[in-house]
Amino acid sequence: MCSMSTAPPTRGGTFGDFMINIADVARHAGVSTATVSRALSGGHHVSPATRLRVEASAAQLGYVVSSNASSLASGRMKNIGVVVPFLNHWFFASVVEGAQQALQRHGYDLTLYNLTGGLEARRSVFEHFLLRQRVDAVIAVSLELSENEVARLHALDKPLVGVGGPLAGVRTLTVDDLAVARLATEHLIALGHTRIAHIGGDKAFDLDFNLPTNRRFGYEAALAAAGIVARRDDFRPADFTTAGGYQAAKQLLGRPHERPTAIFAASDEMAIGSILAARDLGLVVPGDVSVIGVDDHELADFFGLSTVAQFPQQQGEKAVEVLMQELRPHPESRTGLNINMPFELIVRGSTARPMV
Amino acid sequence: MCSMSTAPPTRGGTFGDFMINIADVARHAGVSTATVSRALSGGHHVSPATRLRVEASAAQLGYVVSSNASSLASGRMKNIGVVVPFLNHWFFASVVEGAQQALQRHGYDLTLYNLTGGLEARRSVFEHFLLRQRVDAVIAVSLELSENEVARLHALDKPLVGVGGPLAGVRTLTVDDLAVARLATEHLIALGHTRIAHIGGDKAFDLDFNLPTNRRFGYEAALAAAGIVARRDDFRPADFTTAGGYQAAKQLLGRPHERPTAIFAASDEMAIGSILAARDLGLVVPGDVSVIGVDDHELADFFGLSTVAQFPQQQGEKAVEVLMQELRPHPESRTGLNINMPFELIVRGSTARPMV
DNA sequence: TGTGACCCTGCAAGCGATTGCAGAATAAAT
DNA sequence: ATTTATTCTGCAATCGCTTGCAGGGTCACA
Repeated sequence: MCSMSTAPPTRGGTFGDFMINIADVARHAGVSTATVSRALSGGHHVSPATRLRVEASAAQLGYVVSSNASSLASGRMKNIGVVVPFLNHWFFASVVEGAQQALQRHGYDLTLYNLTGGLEARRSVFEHFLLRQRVDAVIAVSLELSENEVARLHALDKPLVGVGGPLAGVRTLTVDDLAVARLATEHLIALGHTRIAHIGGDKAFDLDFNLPTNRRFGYEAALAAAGIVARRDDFRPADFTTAGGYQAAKQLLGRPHERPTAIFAASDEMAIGSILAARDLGLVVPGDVSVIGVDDHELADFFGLSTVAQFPQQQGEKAVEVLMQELRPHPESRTGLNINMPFELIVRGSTARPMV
Repeated sequence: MCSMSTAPPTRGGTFGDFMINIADVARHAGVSTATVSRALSGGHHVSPATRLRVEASAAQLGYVVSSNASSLASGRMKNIGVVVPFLNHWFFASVVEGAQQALQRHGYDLTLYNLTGGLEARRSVFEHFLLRQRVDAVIAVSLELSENEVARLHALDKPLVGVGGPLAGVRTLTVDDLAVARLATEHLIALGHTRIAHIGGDKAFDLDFNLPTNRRFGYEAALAAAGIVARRDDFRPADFTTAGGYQAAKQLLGRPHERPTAIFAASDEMAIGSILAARDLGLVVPGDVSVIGVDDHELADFFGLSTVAQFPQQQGEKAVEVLMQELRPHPESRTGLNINMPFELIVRGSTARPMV
């Protein structure tokens, strides 16, 4: 039933090592291992009858191809690496989840690399883990890669796609942050607001790429286009957390007569913080102040928060599709370097016309 | 510099396949591949001088062991599989993050399996992905496994540890949910509360294992021990979301004179929902009603929520430690089947003595 | 100087697949 | 019926590394 090799010194695995291998299946089906291999992978160049027989044998024996042996021989790993800065955050977790599901559909595994562990960990990922020939391609999520790191990845000569970018010389999926911010701001303007504050980040706060800056620019562009002069003190930098948004909003709304009638927060978490701050100040949302965010965070619905949704899960899926495209022997219609991802205004109850 | 094999038909990898292999290093260092292998893995049975030379060569050539070849030959994958029901949730993401970091320290990769994709996806994970000989061990996070699934995992003859359990016949890390609930409830009792409501789940709501039920029992046990009779209508089932907690609390607190003075919510998200519900009803926390949760969610601090913390990240790390223990050639001090994980009462501002 | 005991190192046989090449079998064409 | 084109299938080399075994050195002790 199992391997009946000429009993060489047994190695590998633990003692009760009864793993079915391709030779067992071949024997069982009465064909060569070559045929088994072909039958089980695509079935080309194998007669239907044989293929069926092999498949039956494999199923009966509960045989599953050893990915190591297969990879070693073929050079295909059926595995892709996903690198994220943190996992413990709604956005990243969603991207990974989306990628994971898409990969699973394609029969690929997902190996996760998490950079939370600090610089040392980061280095080891790029100088060691990713070079182990374990992945066919890499998805880098919201990562600012140093030149050195990009070089290393390119040296792998493996497809690489970024989510959130752009990343110099790397195919990247991005939402147009500038447009997102403009859309949110324009929504407020369309409602009649003219005194619109912004909670976000600027250069100094640029976490990944220029996301905060871009959103700020979008906000400013929308105001400018509407002929509204942005006041300097209607912008507050914050750290993209609920608490940060809360504090910033407290400041913005704390000045009774100087108060903006609307706040555009660069993330839903900050927007939620703003809503809570408004309440604590005795203000009504959207009566006294409208609030809009970005993300469509899971709590957005609960808080009735208007927002510009981006779809992280879908971004993960799309990244996988792009990679699958490139992994195919003859990449057909390669997409351009930068792929724009959709976003969408979702109006809930937190925005309304300003009171006159 | 690179492989100078007798130019057989080139296969595997893409064209520019300039991967340094062990033979290159051996040549460069003037030793055999066997010695390179030994020098690079532990360095036992190799003279210090040789080892240094080999290490230098490897570094100079930028050589990294091919994990496939290594795994195939040794039977060790240096990779472990982590199976989670969702990723898109604070708790799971934290466990995975903890595990990932610990694994990285041990030089292991983490392959993620996510069961979000429904039954079909779940089946394929257990009947295909995990059997590919790609992992040395499996960590199952908060999974209720069917007998069939446990059987399959055991058939792998690979270490398996669960996080959140218990899981029949599987070494599992668990927090004692009953004790957690009792601790939270006792805190309220110690403050002088006698009318303590509970938002959680019961049998019908049992998501994973009996977590909701156990927490409910803990609550009841604490009340009973204090000689307090639990009122039937002081318990509200909810779905462990903020919105669910909000609604449940609205009901509990909506009855002016029948109102409990404290709420123990089985999760921080529900506790936060409760706090928001209380505010919406014009009640002050903790003045009118104390609220305590479980988890120490990232927002707990922001809301000043008292809670019983569990440490998911630490749970992930611990799971890895346990596995590493078992993967060692001679498992030394095996831990028992069930390993209790720590939890801790964190008192913030949401709990106080009841008003008299 | 002889002689185990030990320590290093190399040889070569795997690990379990994939795949180019060529021969066998079958079908199509003349 | 013979040749040619087409499928199928098997042989055997290979992927890159690990490791049991044995040979060669070195060293200490007698």
